[in-house]
Amino acid sequence: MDKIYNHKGIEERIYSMWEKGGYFTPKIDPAKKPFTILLPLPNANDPMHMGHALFTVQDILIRYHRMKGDPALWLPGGDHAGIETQFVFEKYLSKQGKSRFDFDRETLYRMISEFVEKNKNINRDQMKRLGFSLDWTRYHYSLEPEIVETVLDTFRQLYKDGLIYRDERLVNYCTRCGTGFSDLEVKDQELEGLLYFINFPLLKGDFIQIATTRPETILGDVAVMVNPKDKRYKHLVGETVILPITNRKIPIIADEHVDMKFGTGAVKVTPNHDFNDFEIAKKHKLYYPPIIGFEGKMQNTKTDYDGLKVLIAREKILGDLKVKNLYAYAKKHHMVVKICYKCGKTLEPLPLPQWYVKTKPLAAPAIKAVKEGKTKIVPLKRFEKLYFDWMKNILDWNISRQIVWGPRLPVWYKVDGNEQRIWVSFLTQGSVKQGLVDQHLRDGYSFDEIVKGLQRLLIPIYENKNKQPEVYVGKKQPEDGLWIQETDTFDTWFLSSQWPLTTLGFPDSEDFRYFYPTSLLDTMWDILFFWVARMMMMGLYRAKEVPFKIIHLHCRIVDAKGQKMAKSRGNVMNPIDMVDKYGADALRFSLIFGAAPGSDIAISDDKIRGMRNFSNKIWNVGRFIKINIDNFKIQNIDISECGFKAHRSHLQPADKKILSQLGSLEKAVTKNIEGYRFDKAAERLYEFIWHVFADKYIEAVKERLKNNDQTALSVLKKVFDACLILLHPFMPFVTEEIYEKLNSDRKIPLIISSWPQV
RNA sequence: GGACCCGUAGCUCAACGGUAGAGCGUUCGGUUUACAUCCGAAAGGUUAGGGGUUCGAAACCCUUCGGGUCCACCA
Repeated sequence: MDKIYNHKGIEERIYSMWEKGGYFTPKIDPAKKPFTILLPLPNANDPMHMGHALFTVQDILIRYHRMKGDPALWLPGGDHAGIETQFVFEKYLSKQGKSRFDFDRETLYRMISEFVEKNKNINRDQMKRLGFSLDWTRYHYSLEPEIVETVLDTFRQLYKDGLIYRDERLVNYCTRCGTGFSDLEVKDQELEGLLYFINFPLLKGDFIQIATTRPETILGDVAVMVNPKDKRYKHLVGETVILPITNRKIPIIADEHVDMKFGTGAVKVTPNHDFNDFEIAKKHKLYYPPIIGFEGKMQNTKTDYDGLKVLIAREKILGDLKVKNLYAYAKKHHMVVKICYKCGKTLEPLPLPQWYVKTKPLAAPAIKAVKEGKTKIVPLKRFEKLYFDWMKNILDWNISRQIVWGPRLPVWYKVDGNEQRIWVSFLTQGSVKQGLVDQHLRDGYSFDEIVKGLQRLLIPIYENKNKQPEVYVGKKQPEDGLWIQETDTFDTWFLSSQWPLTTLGFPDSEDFRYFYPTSLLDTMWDILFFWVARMMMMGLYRAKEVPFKIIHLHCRIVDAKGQKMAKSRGNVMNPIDMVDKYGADALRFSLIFGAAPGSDIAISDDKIRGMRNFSNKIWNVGRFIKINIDNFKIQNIDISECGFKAHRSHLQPADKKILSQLGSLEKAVTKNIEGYRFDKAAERLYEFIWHVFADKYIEAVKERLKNNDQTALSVLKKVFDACLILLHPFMPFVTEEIYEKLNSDRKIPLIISSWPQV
């Protein structure tokens, strides 16, 4: 044995020994209760980050249960990660001077698919480097046909149950990414902006001054609004305003919604580009077409503003207002804009027909399940409160995304008779054609050509149901006449919300019957709403049973200064670099050690190095025992099994003491793992092995070993073996390696050795 | 605007009603062959401030200050 533990080479050899031995694959045994964890599926084409390394918690639980003899399944998978992946791919495309508009849907989809295939294994290999005992034979990818089929089936089921509907509402839309988002996916950005004060002329003469942060939307206004209690404006309600620039005449209306203290107390109303205004305009039945399009350019204004980008239009309009002497002044204004969580561009509220899931009926059972304790949230009660608050105030879920990377909604619209109601853009002979189907057909394109090159379709929602093209939701396109499939794809979370079902082979498979509901889900709290809450809803909806019994929320990893790791801060630490440098065991242990539940987990090079020193300490304790076994002058004693028993009567006080301390350690470690206090378990092990066993007991026993005291050697060996077992879930590599060296006669590797009975 | 969390050793955090601890860092002393990736020792805390409850408070309550998070709104 080397003087120093060198993890390189050893880790690889040990991992492949485990994998080849099939120890990660549990045997289904109806007589035993399984222990199951689903790996929160990482983005299949994303390399691992420190957050993923925290899945160590799951490995600890899995290894612990495996050693206890439970059929322990830790199920890995990869996510196609819709918008995330398409965004990465588009960046890659743009490096080659291309964009998504250069391809029809099918081609683009195929290209992204190949791109993901190429990168899929990176993440998998990295998980192995951490020593994760995942059952790779059960690996699933979120776009496997069987999985997608189940997901589509859920959609059809929801539709049948009246829990899916299509509606045209304002959606936060990213004009760069070309898609709308659900409310959850929107990020806020604070900035110092300007509040502009503008005079709107009144038809009867004089003017009313309004305040706005978005002067360009004047082009789409339908009213000026004041508070009915506002004495300053009471006499103006009902009057007519001549909208600057376009000279359109709009009314002054009164609504409680207006805050009299803000700005001038008079607000312009732009129905299609502001969430409140949208509601107000609906209430007052005021209509004007959207003046900003999906490319972020002005439209429908019938002025030379059409075609200008929003910010350019804003500058131009301010100039024009100044010329007309209607611009009063601007003042600094602290404001918050909504930005795309992916690319950071300011989102544009735009009216868009989208598919929604009615969430209230799904949330009710999910609330009940947690209330009744069918699913428990640990470690902190406060997350339970967060869960209830969100579930109770849940909004309907927009599941439409205008991207290609994901399964399309299994929805078809009838084309016959609706040629003038369906707008499509499609690619043909290298150029994009946009317009109504009717127009394309008259331009001489065949319907097949349109479908083949289809990029996107848009069908408004008509108040008059007779005008609405017939919708078909089913397994495949109806055979009578011409139909066109919805171009929207599913929100990624719609797929991942069903992961516990799909990955286990719902609706019917041996795995599903045996492993569902899973034992525990471990994840960070930031996706509690995105993912965990939705898995609860979908699991209960489809399987009538909760998807997991425990939700274990771990915390954020921060750097040594307590700062969040971010590329922009330059403090991102790559877990694989740390594994290379200090070993997987060291990294794993440093993520657990000192990581109290509910507080951030601070990690630094220094800390990992400290834990590497611990793995080396263990190595050297093993080395010391091995040297003594090899040099032992009394031959023919069986150290591995009987040595200890044979000499029980010869135990000295020091031996008895260490054995009793070991007993307490076994109890404490077991109790702390069961109570999800991995930090405490790790600290006890560290303290015992290093400062009790090594520093005290070994030092005390050295003289006896020189005198060939069998009892001393037996106790030494016994205590250390027990330590290796207890430590194995935390530091699997070094413990397995030493165990093998000390027990070369044994057939059973440490990974499946028995956990002590306590 | 609503809710929540955290202020304890230089740093990161424990202790959750009963003598304030650990890791890392710092200082001093050690090459007695398992380990210098080591061993031994030391320094370092009116537990953010104030008030209250209690025989006893870092812990429970009130309050001030400081740091952070989530949700809603933001014309």
